Amino acid sequence: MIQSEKPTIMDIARLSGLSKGTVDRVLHNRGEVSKKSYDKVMAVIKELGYEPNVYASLLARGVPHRIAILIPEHGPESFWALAEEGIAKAVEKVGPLGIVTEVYDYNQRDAASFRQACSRLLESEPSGVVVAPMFGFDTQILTSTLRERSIPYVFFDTKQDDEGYLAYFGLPEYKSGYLCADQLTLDKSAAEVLLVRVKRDPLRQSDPTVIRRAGFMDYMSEHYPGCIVRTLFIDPYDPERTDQELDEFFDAFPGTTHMAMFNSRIHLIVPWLERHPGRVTRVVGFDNLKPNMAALSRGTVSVLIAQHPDEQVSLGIQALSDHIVFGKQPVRRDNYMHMDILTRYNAEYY
Amino acid sequence: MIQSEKPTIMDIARLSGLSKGTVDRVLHNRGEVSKKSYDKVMAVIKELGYEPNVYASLLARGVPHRIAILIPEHGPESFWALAEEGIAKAVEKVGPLGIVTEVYDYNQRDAASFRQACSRLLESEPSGVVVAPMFGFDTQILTSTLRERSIPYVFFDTKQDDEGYLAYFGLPEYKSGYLCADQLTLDKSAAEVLLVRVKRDPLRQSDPTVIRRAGFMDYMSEHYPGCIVRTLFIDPYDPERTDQELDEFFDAFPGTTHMAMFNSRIHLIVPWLERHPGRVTRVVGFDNLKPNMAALSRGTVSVLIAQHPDEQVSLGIQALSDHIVFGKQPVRRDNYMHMDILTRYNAEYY
DNA sequence: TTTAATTCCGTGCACGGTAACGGAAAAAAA
DNA sequence: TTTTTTTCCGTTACCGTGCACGGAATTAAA
Repeated sequence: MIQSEKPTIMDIARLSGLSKGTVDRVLHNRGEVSKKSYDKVMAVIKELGYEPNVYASLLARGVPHRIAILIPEHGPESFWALAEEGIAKAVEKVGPLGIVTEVYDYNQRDAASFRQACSRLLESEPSGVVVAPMFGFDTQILTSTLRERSIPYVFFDTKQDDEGYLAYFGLPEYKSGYLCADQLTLDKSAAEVLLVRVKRDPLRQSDPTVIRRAGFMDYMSEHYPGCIVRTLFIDPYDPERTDQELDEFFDAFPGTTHMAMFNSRIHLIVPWLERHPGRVTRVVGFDNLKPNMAALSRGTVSVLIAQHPDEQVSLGIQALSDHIVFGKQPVRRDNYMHMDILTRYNAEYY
Repeated sequence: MIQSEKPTIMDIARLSGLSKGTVDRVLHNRGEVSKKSYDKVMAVIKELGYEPNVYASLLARGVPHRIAILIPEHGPESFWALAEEGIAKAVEKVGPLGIVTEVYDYNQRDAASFRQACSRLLESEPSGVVVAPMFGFDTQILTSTLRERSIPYVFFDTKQDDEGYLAYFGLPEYKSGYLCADQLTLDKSAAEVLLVRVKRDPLRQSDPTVIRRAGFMDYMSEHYPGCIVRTLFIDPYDPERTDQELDEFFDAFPGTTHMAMFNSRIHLIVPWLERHPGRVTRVVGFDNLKPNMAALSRGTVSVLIAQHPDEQVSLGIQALSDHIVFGKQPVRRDNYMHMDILTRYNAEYY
């Protein structure tokens, strides 16, 4: 045996006076076992501290475990693309364990397509599921089905109020806003601040940045009550319009020296910033998308706060895999991940 | 089989007109095979793209792989204690793969004890080794032996000039000093800076902070050429003396407002700092030791740059394990890890 | 050419679990 | 009580490799 003296199912069988077939049935509780035998076996298992041999199990099982992942469709340079990198990373880790992943994607602005993805996912009967819940209500339908079939699932990015998830991996949203404000005002000279926000599709059910904004505003009123904070909305699909609106804004409020955005789209305003060098002294954004990182290394953006969606999914998949393969329960259910402060001097190592 | 249609040694045996016993001998080239058969088998292996089934292999092998780790003895709240946490973390990951770890420790200031640890390690005939090279020369003796026996080894923390290591995990030292200076001067008000250094045992062969200091100084002369940087040496084992020297220093140079240390011992000067609140406006140190983190959350320390020795060992062990168990080559040989900027607002998530 | 020594190779069991199969035992129906 | 059904359990054939053992084939020695 792998570890010198680990008990095997044969040991359990012997000690409980039954056969290994019965022990196996108990271990996978697939019925056809009398209560008496069940209890007996369980007692012996506990007494011996039995742990199954993963190798033998996987070898005998033959068919790989499938983990299904539910994320929105997306372009190549987006938050979700980062997440996809995390999937690849995780696959490398758990692939050798005989685990395969399948991505189900849906249109971010279309609840129907989300539902469709859900039903495709359920049909495939995966061993586990990773979800970034976008549509709250429909997600609950999904998860309740998963619970019925006792398929474990983990959330990342956004958490759902739900009693059945195996684990959650995400950012402490409020704190991230707080941190953002701290980083923005580090040079102690902030008097007029501009927050740039993105016009949202009214259909979308949740805006993950709302709590983040609250944290930001709280920091500001605690530390810089005199500072003026203004907001400008831009259309992510219309760069020219964006430029124009920024021009108008800065005509109206030329004293603005600090800017922040709460989502991953800071790169949208980078062109304007670089056409008006020195106009803004400090810029803080979120997420290490490539264009953001480029702007950071050029000095256009002062700080990026990275939430590493890649790590979130990756850890999610690994937690799921550990649960499925080794029967491990995650150490923590809610995992608030670190927020990394990226500057031009440490960014290249992320 | 795990992946549906992978060839097995039986397939190879059949196609080469030999038996699995012979194929096995070829695979582990332990002789007793005619050249003709050997070539035939190799050809078939290549043709089919055969990859051994690790599960079956490990299962049949029976005896666990041992990874030996070589680090200095240490107290509970130290850099190396963090590393030890990383070992524990890694064990959790690779333990289920039938891998056990063994720590060999030695006296940090005694090359003889290092050599002794090395020979104990070699006697145990591990499948792989993780080293933080302290004594350059003696480390080379160790690694050359390991190469002879073709035992893979990885470095962490410090790298050795050596052609045989499997991987290295550590910090970009120069950049970390650069970053340190940047973080220290973020408030743009640094005019007189104090660097606190620890008196070193002259026996020690390497000072890992020397490159870090170079990065720091370069940043300062590039960005704040007018800023005065002074150095004070303290004795880590004599806190009263330390206090006194700090007192004297600040009597002599009362204009000093910024302080930094390049090793993990910033906690040594925290008591003094807290007895003189407001005296110093910005303090930067390294490493997330508990006392450092506590000082950070109290605001005594402004920024900690975390190099996460725990992650370094952990990744090292995992890379080794992947190599031993799955025959994987690491993606990168030299892995420069991220330097995390910890402030009181994001520290609790590390 | 016979015998002894080598070299080479096939067979078979073990590793720890999985799951299909079929039959014994117990419970329900007749 | 006999028959049928249901519940429960043991047996067995794998999964893909590792390795010991013994025998066949080849070569060297007699």
